[in-house]
Amino acid sequence: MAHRQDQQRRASIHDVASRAGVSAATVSKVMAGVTTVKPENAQRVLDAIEQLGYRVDPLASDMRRAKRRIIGAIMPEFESEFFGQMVTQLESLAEQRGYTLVAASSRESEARETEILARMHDWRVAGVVLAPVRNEHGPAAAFMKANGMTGVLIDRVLSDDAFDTVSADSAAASAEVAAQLIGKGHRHILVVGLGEQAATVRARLDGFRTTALHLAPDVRIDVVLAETDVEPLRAQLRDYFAKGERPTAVYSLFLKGTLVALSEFRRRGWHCPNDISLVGFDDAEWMQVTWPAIAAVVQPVRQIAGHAMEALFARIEGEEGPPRARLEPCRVLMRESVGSPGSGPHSGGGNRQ
Amino acid sequence: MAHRQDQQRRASIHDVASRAGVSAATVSKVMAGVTTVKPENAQRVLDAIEQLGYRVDPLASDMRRAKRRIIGAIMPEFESEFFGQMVTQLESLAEQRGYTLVAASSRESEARETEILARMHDWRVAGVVLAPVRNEHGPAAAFMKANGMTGVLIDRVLSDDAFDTVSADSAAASAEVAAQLIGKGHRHILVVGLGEQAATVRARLDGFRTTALHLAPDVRIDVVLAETDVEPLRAQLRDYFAKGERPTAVYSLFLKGTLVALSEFRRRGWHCPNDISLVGFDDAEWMQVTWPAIAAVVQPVRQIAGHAMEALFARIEGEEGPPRARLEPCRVLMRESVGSPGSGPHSGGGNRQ
DNA sequence: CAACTGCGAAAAATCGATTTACTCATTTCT
DNA sequence: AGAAATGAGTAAATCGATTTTTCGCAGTTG
Repeated sequence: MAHRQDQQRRASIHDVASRAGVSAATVSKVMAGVTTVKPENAQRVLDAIEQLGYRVDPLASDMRRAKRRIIGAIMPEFESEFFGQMVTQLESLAEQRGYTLVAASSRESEARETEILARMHDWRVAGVVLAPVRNEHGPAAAFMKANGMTGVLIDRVLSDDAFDTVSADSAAASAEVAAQLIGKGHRHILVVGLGEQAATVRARLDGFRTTALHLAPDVRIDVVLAETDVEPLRAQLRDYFAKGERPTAVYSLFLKGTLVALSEFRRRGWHCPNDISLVGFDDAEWMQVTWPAIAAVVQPVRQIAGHAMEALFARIEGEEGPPRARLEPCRVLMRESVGSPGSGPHSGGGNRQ
Repeated sequence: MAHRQDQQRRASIHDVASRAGVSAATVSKVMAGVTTVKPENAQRVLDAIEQLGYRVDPLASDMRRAKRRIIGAIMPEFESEFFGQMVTQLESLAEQRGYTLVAASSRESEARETEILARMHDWRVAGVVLAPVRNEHGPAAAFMKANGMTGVLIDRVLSDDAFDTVSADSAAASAEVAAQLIGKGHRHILVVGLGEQAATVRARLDGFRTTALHLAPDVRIDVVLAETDVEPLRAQLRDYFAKGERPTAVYSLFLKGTLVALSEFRRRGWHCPNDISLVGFDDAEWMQVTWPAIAAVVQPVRQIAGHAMEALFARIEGEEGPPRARLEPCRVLMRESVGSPGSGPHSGGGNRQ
C-alpha cells in the first residue's frame, strides 16, 4: 500500500502525468472534467491518480488566481457560545463551497483587527466575514474599503455604505422584551450594557426604551453603561445598588452583563424572580439549567451565518449593487427569572413546584 | 496614499525590484536580512518597498518549501469555553512564530476528523494539533501516522507511541475531588460521564475510584456512563434516580454532564448542597454566578496549549526521540455546591443563607 | 601578467498547478 | 478537392517568491 513514498514526497501532477503517459495539462483537464480527453487516456489518468493517491495541492492550485479559495473570519472572541457557533457555521458553509475558512480572534482589540485583516489581505482571501469589535465605522472596515477587499460585516453593526451587513434585529427583540416586562407590571427597570460597542447596544437600548415608554409613559428606566470592560461595569452596578436603587427588573444588553447582574444579585442575596426579574440578551446553554432558568433573547446564529455567506459569495461572484443591511429576527425566551413585581415572598426561600 | 493601484493589483517582488533597479533575488535577500547586499542598494529596495506598500505573499513564499508555515488545529467543537480558549491560545502562539493557524471543528465526528486531516495534509501544514473526538487510537491519529505528518495530540488522550501528547492530569484532579468528597463525609457518590471517549473519562473514573476506595473502603460508588450522546445520558440518569437511588454527591466527568445533572436536580426539586452535592470536571464562567456556585475542576488551558505548541515546533524543527506524554496539573475549585451530607434541611424549599 | 580570491548581483531553476498557444490529425463543408 | 472546422493533446508561460548557479569585475598573489 505504498506507505514508504507517502512519507517521503507527495505525488505531484507530473508524477501522475508520467505514470499515465500523458502531459500534466491532460491530467489537469481530466480533474477539471473537461470532455475533450480520449476516454482511454482519461481512464489511465484516473488509475494513476488512484495508485499514487494523488490530491491537488490547494496552495499551488490557488497560486495563479487573483482571489484564492479562502474565506477569512474575524471574531471578537472565541470563548462564547455565540461566536463559537458562528465560526462552526461559517466553516461549514465555506467548506460546502469548496473554500477553506481561516478564523482569527481580534480579542476585542481594534488594532489587532486591522493587523489580522492585513494578514488576510496578504493571503489574498476571496472574502472576509468581519464581526467588528465596536461597529462598522472602525479602522478595520476602513482598511477593507481602502484595499478593495470583498467582505461582509456581521453582529455589532447596523448598516454600511460599502459592505453588506447582517445582524440580529436587536431593536425588535428589545421592544418585545420591553412589552413583556411592562405587561407583567414592571415600572422601574434597569438596563445594563457595555457602552461604546455602540451599534448594537444603542439599537437595543433605543428599541427597549421607545417601546417601554410608549406602553407605559410612567415607567422609570435607569441605564448603567460601562465604556469597554466588564469590571468597571461591575463596579458601576455595585454603586448603583449601593445607592439604594431597587428596580423590579433588569435587562442586560449582552451576555457578560447578565453574568455580572447575577453575581451582584447573589452578593445582595436577591433571588429571581421573587426579589428581582432578569432578562439577558444572548442565550447560553447553562441558562436553562440554573434555578431559576434565565430568560434570554436568542440570536439566530444559523440565519446570520447563512445570509452572511450568501451575500459574501454573491459579491465574490461579482454581484453589483448597493450594499444591503439585513436584520434577522430573534426569539425571546421568557423563563422563570421573570415574574411580576411584588408577587413573590420577598427574600427567603423560593418554594416552587 | 496610492489608493488607485492598490485596488487594482498588489505589488509583487518584481515590481519592487524594477523600481529599485535591482533583481528580484536581491529584494528577497534584503527582506531576509542577508548581509551581502550593498547598503546603498538595500536602502533603495527598502524605499521601493515602502513606496509600493509591498508585502510578501505568504502563499507564494511557502510554495517551495516542503513544510509550509501553517499549523492546523482540529477541535471536537468550538462552542465550549474550553476549546474556545484553546483555539485562542493556539492561534496566538502560532502567530508569535510567524505561522498561521487554520482551525477546524470535527463536530464530534471521527469521520469528519479524518477528512479534515486529509485536507490539512493537502495544504502541507507544518504540523497539526489534534484534539481527538475519542482518544489517541482513532482513525485520525492513524492517518497522521500513515502519512508521516507531524503532530501533537491533546486533551482526550493519555499517551501515544507516535505522537507527543499533552493533557490535563485528570487522574490526579479526580483523586483530589475524591479526597475532598470523602473528607466531607460522603459515602454514596454517583459518577456521571460520557463513556467511549475513553482516554480521559477512564482516567478520571479510575483516579476517583482508586482514591475514594483507598480513603474509605466502605464508600459506594455508582457509575452512569452513556455511550456517545448527551440525551441518552439524561435518560439513564433519570432512570437511575427514578429507581430511588439517593447518592449524597455527584461527580460529573465533563461539562455537559454537569449541565445534565443540574437539570435533573431541578426536575426533582433538589438543591445543592443541601439535598445533594455536585462537582464537575471543567469550569465555566457561569458556574461562579449561579446559586450555589458550582464546584469544578479547572483545566490549565494555557499550559496545555503552550506545551503542545512547544512540543510541536520542536518536532517541526526536527527533534528526534520517543514521544513524550505530558500531564498538566488541574486546580480543583470547591465552591458552594459541595457540602457535607445530611447537614442541610432535606427536601422542599432550600431556605439557605 | 596570468591565475586566484571574493564580493555583489543577476540569471535561471524550482515549487505544483492552470491556462494559453500551438501542433498534428481527422472530419466536415463548399 | 481544397479549405475550414474540430478533436486530442503537448509544450511553454504564468503565478510570486526562494534558492542555486553563474557571471563580471575588482583586488591579490605568485
